[in-house]
Amino acid sequence: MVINKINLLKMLNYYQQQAVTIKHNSVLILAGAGSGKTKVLVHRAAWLTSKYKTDSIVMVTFTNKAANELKSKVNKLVGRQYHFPWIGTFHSLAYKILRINYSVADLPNNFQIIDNNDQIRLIKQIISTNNKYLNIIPNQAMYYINKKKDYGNRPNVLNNSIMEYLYKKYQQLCNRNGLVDFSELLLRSYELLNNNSMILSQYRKQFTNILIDEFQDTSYMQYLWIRKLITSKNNIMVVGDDDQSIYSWRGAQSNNMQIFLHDYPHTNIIKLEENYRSTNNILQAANTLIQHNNIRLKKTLWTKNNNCRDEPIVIYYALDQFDEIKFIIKQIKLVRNAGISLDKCAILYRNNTQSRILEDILIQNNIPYNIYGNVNFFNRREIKNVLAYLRLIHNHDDDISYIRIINVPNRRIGKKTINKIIELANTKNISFWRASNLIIKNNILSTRYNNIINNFLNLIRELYSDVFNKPIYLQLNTIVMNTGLLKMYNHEDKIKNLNNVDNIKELINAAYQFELNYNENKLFLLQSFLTYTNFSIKNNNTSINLMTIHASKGLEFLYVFIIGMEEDNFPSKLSMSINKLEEERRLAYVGITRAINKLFMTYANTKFIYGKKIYCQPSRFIYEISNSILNIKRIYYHDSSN
DNA sequence: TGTCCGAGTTTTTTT
DNA sequence: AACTCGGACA
Repeated sequence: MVINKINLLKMLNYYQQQAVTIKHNSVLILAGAGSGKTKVLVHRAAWLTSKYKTDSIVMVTFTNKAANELKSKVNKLVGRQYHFPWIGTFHSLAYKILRINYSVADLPNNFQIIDNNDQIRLIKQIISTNNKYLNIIPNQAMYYINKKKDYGNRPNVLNNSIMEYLYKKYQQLCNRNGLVDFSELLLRSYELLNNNSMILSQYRKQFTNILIDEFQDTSYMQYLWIRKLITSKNNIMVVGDDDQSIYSWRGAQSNNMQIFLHDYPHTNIIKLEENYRSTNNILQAANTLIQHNNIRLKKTLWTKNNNCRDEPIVIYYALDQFDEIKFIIKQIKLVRNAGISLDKCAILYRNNTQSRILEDILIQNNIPYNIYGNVNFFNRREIKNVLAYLRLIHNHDDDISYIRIINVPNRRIGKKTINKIIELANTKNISFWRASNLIIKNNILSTRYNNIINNFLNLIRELYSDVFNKPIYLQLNTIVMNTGLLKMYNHEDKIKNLNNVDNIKELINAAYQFELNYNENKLFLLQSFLTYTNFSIKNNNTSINLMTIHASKGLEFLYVFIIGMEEDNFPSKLSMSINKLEEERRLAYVGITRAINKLFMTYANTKFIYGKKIYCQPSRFIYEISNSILNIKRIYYHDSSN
């Protein structure tokens, strides 16, 4: 493979070059925000490509967005002809390993990933069919199950607690239906490697180079997973920054960095502290803020970029949420008039609910936006319904999909009938699909309901034989036509002025695009598409970016607006213990260090929570920053005409 | 037996 | 504001 090694190193500083070219087989890189960490990873991958095959390079990042960005940047360096199948998130790589070894992992070949919502649905079902679970809150049960899995624990047969029993039941159900939740992906692929020495040694041999990004945010199970793959013969490089550890709430343990050094004492450490991203003002703000934290490996970001004409950091004290957003719109228009593309700007917030008003006012002002997160395109009800049909026709035993669409569109099948199906499925330990077939066969229901259910089963079977070998977009097309979904949503759109149908059209379009760009094993096409809908986010590149600060990690923007700088919102009122408060502060640090040129922070004096107007105090983080010698411009609400 | 309406509730962050 | 759940009604 022909890579020009000299050119590759030209744009890097001494430490970055070290990191890219190092031959030592165990390396820890302590990389501050904006210190060119992504650049190092990208160049390292390109560097390795001159010596190793691309399918021997494993690169793990935290989000799919980051993984895609990494892939496309590496491809820019080494050329489009290379594919890096093992660049991805822990979950997507674990999925891939399970996909390939599904039968050894004891999974059906059409196993499907379920998200948290599906998990809750499943748990609710279990709870509702047995009154010994009466007092269990579904959310807590999910939390319990995921935590167990995250620490590698299968249901304990000796433990008779009600939660443990529910866990057992839940796992049985998942196994029966070929469903795998996020935690299960990691645990099961770990067990696969742990229990099968042949498979393990094959991957150990194949993966000559393992690189882990955002190492401070790895969990117990993820670290176990990594350690399984490390041998004395392959190269491991981990990259992290303890000041950016913001996922402890989902099991991340930033002390994995210390544990790693303990487990691999011969590790070489490289520090990257020079910041290439932000102006001096922005860095100072970040540094002064993070100094209020006690638990940290102290490190200070610095830059040669010492321009005295740096833009000041702007703090705007708004009257209310509307005023807050209007101010931002005004700034965005100024930026746009200066000829800067909106995709170089981002509006960041602490939690997803804050995006609602933002969206309304952006639409009013004709400003296009991309939104990331919970309100995910693939999470919309109409999209999930269409996809549930797609899943069900390819995996009849998928109970989640079955229950989701059995009465969509309305077939006059209600709770009573559904409960009969569930009960039979539970007593016989078979899927809902099989149970319904049994019900038809034995004429258990009245003729009327027998017919209704039978028609539904036939519909699914016919759909399968109509579409099974067609392109996905055509499958979707047939589904929405033949099930009556399209008709139903057309009607609903007219009455309630919604755009379900538009979204469905976009889904079909997305499927078309996906298939066009798909360049891996055709056998996995459908599964990959369904996985993509579970993992992925839509995106469009001339729009301003809206996302939570969590989602912004690893990204950078010329202009950054952080909204909702109020006590109880940021820091969240649920984070008032010392440890949690420090994590909130690190989150603020992450938000601030996303900015390249200019940073805005806004505070609203009043806002609506649960439909009630409340008064807010400015976030303590504002004061913690402004106590220094920073160049800050404070603007108080003064203009009521606009 | 299914549907609809109104009362009651509200975990922040993600794969 | 937006969701879920339970009970009255058709």
